[in-house]
Amino acid sequence: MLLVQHIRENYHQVLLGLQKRNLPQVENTLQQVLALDDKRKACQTQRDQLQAESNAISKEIGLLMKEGKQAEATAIREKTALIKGQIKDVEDEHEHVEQQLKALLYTLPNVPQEAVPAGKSAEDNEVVKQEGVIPTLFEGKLPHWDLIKKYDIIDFDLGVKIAGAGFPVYKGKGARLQRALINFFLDQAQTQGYFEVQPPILVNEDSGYGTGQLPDKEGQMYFAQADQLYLIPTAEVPITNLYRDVIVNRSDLPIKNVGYTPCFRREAGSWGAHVRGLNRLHQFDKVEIVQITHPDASYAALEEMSTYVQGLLKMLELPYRVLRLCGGDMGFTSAMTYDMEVYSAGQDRWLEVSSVSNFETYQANRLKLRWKEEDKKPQLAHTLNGSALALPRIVAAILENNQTPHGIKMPKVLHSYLGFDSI
RNA sequence: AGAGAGUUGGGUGAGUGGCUGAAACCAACAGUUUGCUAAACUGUCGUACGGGUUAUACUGUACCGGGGGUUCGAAUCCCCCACUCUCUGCCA
Repeated sequence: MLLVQHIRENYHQVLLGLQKRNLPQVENTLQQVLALDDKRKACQTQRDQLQAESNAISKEIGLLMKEGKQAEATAIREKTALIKGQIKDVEDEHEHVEQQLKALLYTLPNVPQEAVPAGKSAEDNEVVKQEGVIPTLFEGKLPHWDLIKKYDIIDFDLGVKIAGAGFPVYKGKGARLQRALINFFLDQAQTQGYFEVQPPILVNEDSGYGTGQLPDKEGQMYFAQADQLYLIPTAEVPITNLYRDVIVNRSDLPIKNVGYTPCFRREAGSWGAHVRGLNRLHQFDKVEIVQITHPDASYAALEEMSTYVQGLLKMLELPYRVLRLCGGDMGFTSAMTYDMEVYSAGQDRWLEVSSVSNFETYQANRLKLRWKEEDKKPQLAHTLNGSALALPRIVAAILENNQTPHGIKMPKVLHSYLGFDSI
């Protein structure tokens, strides 16, 4: 959520930034926000004055009672009825205005950072970099959905029987590849100073609001009705929420966490011809890195995270490219996002395997996540996160790119984790 | 799941209707003393939103798990909810 104060003080920057997201009504909304905030302040000033008056009278009554001056106390008491009525009116108004303001602020996405290109869709994303060699495969190469059947390592039909479409069953070497990748990713993060956590994969409503999944993406999450808990769409939710309502010391920054969790997404209405096999699932595994930084350090951290993720892709010997997302394609809460895509040679297309974002203070404002230096006032921290990495499309690319007519070779870094070197 | 007891500031913990934003102790921070460390002593030591100021100072209101109620006045009384602990039951 954007800070009203920030909108006020940086009006033009905020306006221009938000316009990169193609929001036609945004100027109107910003004006309304400022107007409502003025109204809010006016109400509060009025309410505070009335309340102060009321408090003074109550105090006086107390003193009079103590001195045994019952009659005088009773006389003053009558004055309070009027003030009470006034307070109630102003308070109702105040609350109403605050709610309107909050509702409006929830509709405003984060302001894209300067370097973010304007644009409407994925077409307008900027290719920052491309690395690795796109393999030329033999005649008769297969997409991964055929490979997994051929080698019997992932079974979608069994998943349908147990749960439904989009819930694959990994078997034998397929299951071990999952486990190997998770361990490999966690071990690598550890070497870069990330602290490993294993969070709950069901979260409450407050957590959903904290990182911005609610109220925006309500329909994208599975919900356990009886206990009012959401299944997490990403480990970002529980891990970042560990720091909800926390004031950390400046010296504790940056905080770097890593965690593996399964992720659950309803993906309502997003199924089509190009999402076969592992390309889009309801349940998948992901290792997520999260950083909490000082505001001055967040863009350096974003680069560091991007470099780290690229390092993983290099070790896995996968050709990849890095995109800087345009305003129109970027997530609601992000100020800048890099997407990493690997080339999957069986389908001949790029697949998004990681998204690394800086949220600046947008999440921190909702989370009330702040840092403090010495005797100074607490200030909002910056939060960042990134997939490092999401498994299914990595698996798809490994299978497709390394296939031979006689088997599939596994990347060298995984051999010790797998206990085998090909499928 | 049933019964009972709880939830107060960074921590321990006092406080049963007004002078309590909240005792005391601990921790933390600053200073004095000290050859160094330690100890002792002194002081500071919550958050949010307003007003005010170039910025401080100063100042108003709210906050004692969350929400509602009673009252001129609530940490304190009443109701609802959440969570924690103990016992019983169940269980990987």
